[in-house]
Amino acid sequence: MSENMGFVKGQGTKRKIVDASMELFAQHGYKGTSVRAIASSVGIKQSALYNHFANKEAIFMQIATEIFSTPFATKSDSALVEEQAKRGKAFLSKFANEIRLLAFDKRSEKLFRFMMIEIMQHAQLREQFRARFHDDNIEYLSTGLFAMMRANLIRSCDPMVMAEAFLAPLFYLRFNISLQKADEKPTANYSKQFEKHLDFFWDSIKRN
Amino acid sequence: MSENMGFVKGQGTKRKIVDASMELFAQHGYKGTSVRAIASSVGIKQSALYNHFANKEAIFMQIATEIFSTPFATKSDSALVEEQAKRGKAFLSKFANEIRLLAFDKRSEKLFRFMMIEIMQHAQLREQFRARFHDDNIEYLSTGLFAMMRANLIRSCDPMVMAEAFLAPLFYLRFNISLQKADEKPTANYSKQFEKHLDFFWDSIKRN
DNA sequence: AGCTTAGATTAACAGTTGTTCATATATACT
DNA sequence: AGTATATATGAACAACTGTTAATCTAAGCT
Repeated sequence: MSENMGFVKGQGTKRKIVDASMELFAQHGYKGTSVRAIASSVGIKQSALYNHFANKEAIFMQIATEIFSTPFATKSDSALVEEQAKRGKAFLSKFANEIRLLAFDKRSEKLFRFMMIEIMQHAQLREQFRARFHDDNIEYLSTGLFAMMRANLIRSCDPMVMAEAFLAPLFYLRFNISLQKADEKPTANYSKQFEKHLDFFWDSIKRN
Repeated sequence: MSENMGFVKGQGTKRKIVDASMELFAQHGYKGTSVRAIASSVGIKQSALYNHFANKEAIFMQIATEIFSTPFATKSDSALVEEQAKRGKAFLSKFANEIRLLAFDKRSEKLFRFMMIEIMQHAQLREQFRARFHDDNIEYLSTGLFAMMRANLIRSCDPMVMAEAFLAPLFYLRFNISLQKADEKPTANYSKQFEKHLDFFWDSIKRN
């Protein structure tokens, strides 16, 4: 009588449905993907889907919650953030690197595409984006940057503005990488741009 | 026998179709908008649409080309750009202001939403985004920034990296404004953020 | 062995989709 | 007045949509 979380029975069909849907939604969007297409991608008939999900939208919801379950920034208490921020550039480097890794991770890339396609049409996706991506990251970064100011590592300035100036190019880079991948164009060069951004940004704020 | 551009006959039904489609596409996406919905929004029956457009996709194409027909950055010969760039911060201010105005322009906002929804699914939209938005703006900005470096107004650095660091937050701001508007949330505060970004960026690069 | 149950199938449903066609109307040109 | 042209309509189409119901299958438990 153990909690099965819905993912232990049979051959993990539920997991397969989510994966297949993610792939298809990221390629053709929610409206552009039929339940028949999902079913045939899994290798079952459409009606069998309804043993695992109440309806098509329930699959959407499942994926929508997964998008932000992998935190973009590792949430940690502000005391720890301030400690790490003392290392200056390395703190920012670690952050940029995490986003870079996500940009080149296959699963994360699919989720990002899915989000980009659907975010304008689903209020709860927008809410999650604001809370989990924007707000959390801006808070994390501005806390760190503020600590650096107090330690006199960087010049004094509104930490929120600074945080956005650091975050936005990372987001823009990730967006462009997704565009490139959608056309199966090479993305190798983008990896360097993360470093270039970091170097430029650090030169922009460091005390000299 | 004058060129009518397809927009003079009758009561301008073709124009109405494009406007209605733009509105609906920006709200529900291409797949989520039926030709019946477009027709009823215009005030005609579905079959009448086919007197003006070969099919639904032709409407899409019409709108897709309109997105980038309003140039984000005023294209001008590089000699003129260099002249204007001598004014330093004012050059960047003018650019940021143009994007700010577009972000708060109703029609432009619809086009932006439409683009965001569909860009991942349409190669020609991605191509136009890269060419008309990214490349053109980066070239414009980096040309100006390079001129500023030679005039010793700003510190020396890779102009492309600098240009991206200036452009990305503007794009990110515009994206967030669109998200806010989709939820009918206030966007007044965002106007100041354009200025804050400009001030921070100028402090980051100016010679002191 | 018998019972329960998760998960698959086949078939069908009612509604919507983009598109076509034959037809009507009204305007503009000769 | 008569003809051509542009634009509207109503009806129909085949294909596809999400969802449901009845039925079968195979594994797990007692």
